Amino acid sequence: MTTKTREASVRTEADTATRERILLEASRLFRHHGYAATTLREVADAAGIKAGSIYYHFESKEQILGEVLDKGIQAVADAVRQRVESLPKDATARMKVAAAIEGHLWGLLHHGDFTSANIRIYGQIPLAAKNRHRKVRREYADYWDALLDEATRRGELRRDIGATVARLFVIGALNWTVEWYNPQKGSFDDFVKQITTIVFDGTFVRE
Amino acid sequence: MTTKTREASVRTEADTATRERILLEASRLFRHHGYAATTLREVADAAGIKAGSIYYHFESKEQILGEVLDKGIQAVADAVRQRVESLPKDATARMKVAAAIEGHLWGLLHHGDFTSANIRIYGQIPLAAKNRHRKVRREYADYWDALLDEATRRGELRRDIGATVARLFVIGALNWTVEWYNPQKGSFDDFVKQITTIVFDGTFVRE
DNA sequence: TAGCATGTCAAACATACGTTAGTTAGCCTT
DNA sequence: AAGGCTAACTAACGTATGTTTGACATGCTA
Repeated sequence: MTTKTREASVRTEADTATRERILLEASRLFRHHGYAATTLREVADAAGIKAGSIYYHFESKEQILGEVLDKGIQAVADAVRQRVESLPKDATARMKVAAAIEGHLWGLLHHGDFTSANIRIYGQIPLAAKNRHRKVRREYADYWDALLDEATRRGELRRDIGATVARLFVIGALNWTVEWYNPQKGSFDDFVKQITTIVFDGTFVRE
Repeated sequence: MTTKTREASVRTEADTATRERILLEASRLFRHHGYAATTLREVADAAGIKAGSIYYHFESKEQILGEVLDKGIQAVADAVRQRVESLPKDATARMKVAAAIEGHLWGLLHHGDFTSANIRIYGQIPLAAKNRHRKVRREYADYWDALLDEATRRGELRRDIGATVARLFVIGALNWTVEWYNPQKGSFDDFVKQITTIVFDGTFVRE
């Protein structure tokens, strides 16, 4: 099992530029056509090179998939952590969750191809790729769990719904916004405000 | 453009049985591996026949896809309409939406392979298949729009969130439950109750 | 200026795919 | 008993895919 491409030690500008280009176009194609339906010739075409040249930058199609998946999670996780950590220490759980929602949506929608590809194709990729990626997902889920557990302990979360159901439902709902959010219809800030309201207080007027 | 399989006029028991079997296994494989990654040889294997025999029942792989997609929507739409229509005429909008949520979740989770396949792969299928399927989707979306419009007119829906955002967010959230709902952890009725509470009143205690 | 690493290319390989064609075993009707 | 329909089979076809190989420019280094 030897590395067939050159060592990852030195990386020139042209190298990384093309590499990033491949990842970008691959994520876009994975998102819209799925992993299996996307051919390396299509990726190469979109990146302005020939199919064989991809193998100078990556070992296999699956390695590209792996990096695309990781980037998708990372973009979101970074944005969330950054916003939550910049909050004052005595912030309420509600404030923390609000910051997390804003960060999640921001990361999600500003790296649409990577995040949407991740969400859409994760359930369909080869098992090997899934196993490799599972850990990154688990860590992000744990972060939210901790956030919601704190809310529960402080009595801010409703007690008639389970914390797990709440987390899965809310994150699922947030994730899916990348499939329909249209930045041309209203500002991002306004969008976040509406979503946050729904998550916290629901869609109906209190009876 | 002639029909290559036999006319759809007479259909024996063995015929329809195998046909249904093919659709069932195809939906399961589409759900878990995607449309492009699923081969007709896999579908045939799972259905207990040989690949070539599929062409006695279907004209092409894409026709199978079309029927799988339609079944996914139909299962949900039927359940929703049935529950909403069996409500008394003076039902509040909240009662109607609650019935719709229950129906949506029921149809979704009781035909998991068809509905999940639909949700997961719709964004990735060939354009021709997408165009053919679009109408069925639109009709179901219109049904929800009407329901939520009524809620808005009656003043039951919060006025600080848009009706379109509410519909897209809620339906997206409901749809995604099929990816994580575990019937072994609590009853379906209990699950529906929690989800409905979140949708109506949110996840946090009112300040 | 000679030599070497870099990034890309064209061409080929083996494999796997959707689909087609021709055949056949069992059953119902006559 | 014969004929025809049904539902499956086997075998093949053409095409497309991921990947490999060896050659070729370009620019940096000695």
